[in-house]
Amino acid sequence: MSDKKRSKNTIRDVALDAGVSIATVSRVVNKLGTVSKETEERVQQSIDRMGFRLNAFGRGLSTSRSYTIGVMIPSLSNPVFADAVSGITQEASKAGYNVMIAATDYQHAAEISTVSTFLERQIDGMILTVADPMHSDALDMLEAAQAPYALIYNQVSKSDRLTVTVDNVAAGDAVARCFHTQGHRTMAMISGSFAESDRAIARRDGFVTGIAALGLPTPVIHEVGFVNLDIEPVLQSLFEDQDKAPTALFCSNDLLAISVISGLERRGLRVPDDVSVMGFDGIAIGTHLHPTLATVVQPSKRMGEVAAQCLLCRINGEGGMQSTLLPFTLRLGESTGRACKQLPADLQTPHKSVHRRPAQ
Amino acid sequence: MSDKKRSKNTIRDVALDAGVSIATVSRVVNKLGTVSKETEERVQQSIDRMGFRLNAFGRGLSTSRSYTIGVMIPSLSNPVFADAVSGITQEASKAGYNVMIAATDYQHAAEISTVSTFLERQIDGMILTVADPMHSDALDMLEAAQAPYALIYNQVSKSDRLTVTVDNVAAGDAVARCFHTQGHRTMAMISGSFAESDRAIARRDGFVTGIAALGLPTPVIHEVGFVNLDIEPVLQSLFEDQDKAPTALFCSNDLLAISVISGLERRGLRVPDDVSVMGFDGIAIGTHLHPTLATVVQPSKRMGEVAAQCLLCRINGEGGMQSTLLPFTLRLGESTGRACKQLPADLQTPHKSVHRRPAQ
DNA sequence: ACTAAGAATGTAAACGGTTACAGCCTAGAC
DNA sequence: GTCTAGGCTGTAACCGTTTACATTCTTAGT
Repeated sequence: MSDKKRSKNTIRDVALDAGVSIATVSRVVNKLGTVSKETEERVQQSIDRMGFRLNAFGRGLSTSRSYTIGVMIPSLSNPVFADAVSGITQEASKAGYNVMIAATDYQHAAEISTVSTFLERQIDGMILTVADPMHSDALDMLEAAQAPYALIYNQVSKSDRLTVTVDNVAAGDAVARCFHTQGHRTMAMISGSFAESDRAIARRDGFVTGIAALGLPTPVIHEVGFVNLDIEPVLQSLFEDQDKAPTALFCSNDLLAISVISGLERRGLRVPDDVSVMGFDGIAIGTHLHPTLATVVQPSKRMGEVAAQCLLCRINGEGGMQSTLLPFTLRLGESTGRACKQLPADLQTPHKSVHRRPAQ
Repeated sequence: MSDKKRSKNTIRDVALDAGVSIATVSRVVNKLGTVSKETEERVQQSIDRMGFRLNAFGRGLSTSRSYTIGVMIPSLSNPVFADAVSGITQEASKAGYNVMIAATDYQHAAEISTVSTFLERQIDGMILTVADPMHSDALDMLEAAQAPYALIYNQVSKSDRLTVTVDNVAAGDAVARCFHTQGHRTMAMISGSFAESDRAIARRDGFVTGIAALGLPTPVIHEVGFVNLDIEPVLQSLFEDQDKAPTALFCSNDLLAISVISGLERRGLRVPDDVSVMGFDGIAIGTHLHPTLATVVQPSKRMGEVAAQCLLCRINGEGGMQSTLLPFTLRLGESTGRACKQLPADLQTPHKSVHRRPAQ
């Protein structure tokens, strides 16, 4: 008991203790090859008594397998990513893999250094979300090192980079048509910085072309940073001219939408009576807000699971894994509603001139 | 370029390419020992050209350091833990460490197996939250292996196990007094399962003794599971007898509080007009809810940072690290308010008898 | 009784680094 | 010119596994 920790506890010590060779101990531990019943028992007893545990360094060195997958995401504070990671760790641990995690905080430079240290650590594969999957040094490095990987959330169009996500373009279009159905004619979008998020670009593209297809005027698009999202000036600019003000706002993610709703209320605008707001992601908390958050729901945890399964297949040399588009759903919530301002707005113009006439 | 990936890319290959010994390459890579300017340059060129990267297995095997810390938490889906992990990864990466993560999903058995594989992987230390820090096989194993660790969220009283948390007992007491100040006299608590959460126990203890100190009757305490929190029967039992129904509810965590508020509203009870609700954790989203969530705020990210710093000190053999109690704050929100039901309730009893008399 | 197959076990060479130690060389001190 | 200190570099042992191959021992088949 007392010398349990004193002994070095290597496979050699166990072998010595059990009176066998290290090869035999290895066979017992890995349940590989043939070992007689009695020997196995004796070795197992030594292992238990000494509290022996295989050293992953030694094992990794000879097998070149780490049973570790690296995960790189922009941030852990956004539940949408935390949920995906949750799905990943679950699937990984089922398969005997561990997960190493790193957040980039939306910093470009962090991507390359993270991938670099992950490779150094001999991860068997990676699941990641990058800023721009079409031009990514991080992915180039991964490919040069021939390390299997799977993207999540990233929208990859004309590239064979494997990704698991939803169709962000179609989702953007769906939002446009949803707003249209509700009677909205003047829409706008507030998005996280396009430089840090290709999926935001895809959502915008779908939204813009969807609106164009409906024969409506091009919407105003505003960008805000991911880290310190300063939406006040954006709202100021959107709503300073009441005639041109949108009646529907599409936000590129739920956290942003929540901040926007707060900002709108601070300005005395009611949601959805004055402005409808739709988010993106479908974070769980949205259903508990008042008004409940209308949003495009991505199956985040499922995305993590699927990506992990894909990656594990690739790691095990099983080919034929394809990029997957998981279905998104529109979750209608109280934050959107029929555009009631629209009709009065059409009538407001003559009204206003009436107001002006006396002043003339 | 084409054979960049073909070559084996070990320190030996670099040595060969640069015409030096492997020891010299090692010196260059680690910036250790003495190497002449010209040699260093030549070696560096080889390294760059070949895209060489040190193999962590080899290095780890000879140094017995992994520069990895393990993190084990109950769940990643609860922002309170995700925030702590965020603080941990941030501090760890500053110090050149990577983070391996695992969630137990509140399963006891997962604790021991996680710690076991982390030890096998030669983590330099661990940060974790366990169900019961006073009787934990996982912690015993960690100590037997002499692996440095730091607890977070866990409330350790009479033990020298190092933890970084808030004073949950004092917080529970603060909640009791806050409710009391607001005029509440009948309080209750809904808590996550005590078997999975020592901090829930501490919060309850503080709450119960606080209430006793105020000379009020012992509150009713209800437990719900962490995984599928079925609060309907709990609310049913709490509010079926309108006379004994509490006017203030303390929930052991924010996610639970949010569900409880939904449940109350579903039963036609208004928050805070009929019932005040206070949560625990201070997750960011709480301030955007309507009613905004009153809660005890823990500095989660900071807790992660402090725990990481503590752990790193321990890993580097610096002694004298003590358990730390970080300050909590009461964030008042719209989900609590003055108890207005109390007086009418006293008058309701005769009213009821009036109703009954005609029936007699 | 002889052989061959196959079960049980051991030997030793990788795997890719670090680092103690030794050796060489140069320059400055005497 | 000799001596010595110190800068620079190489040699080789070691870290803890896996695994191909060799060896020994049974046992069933003939």
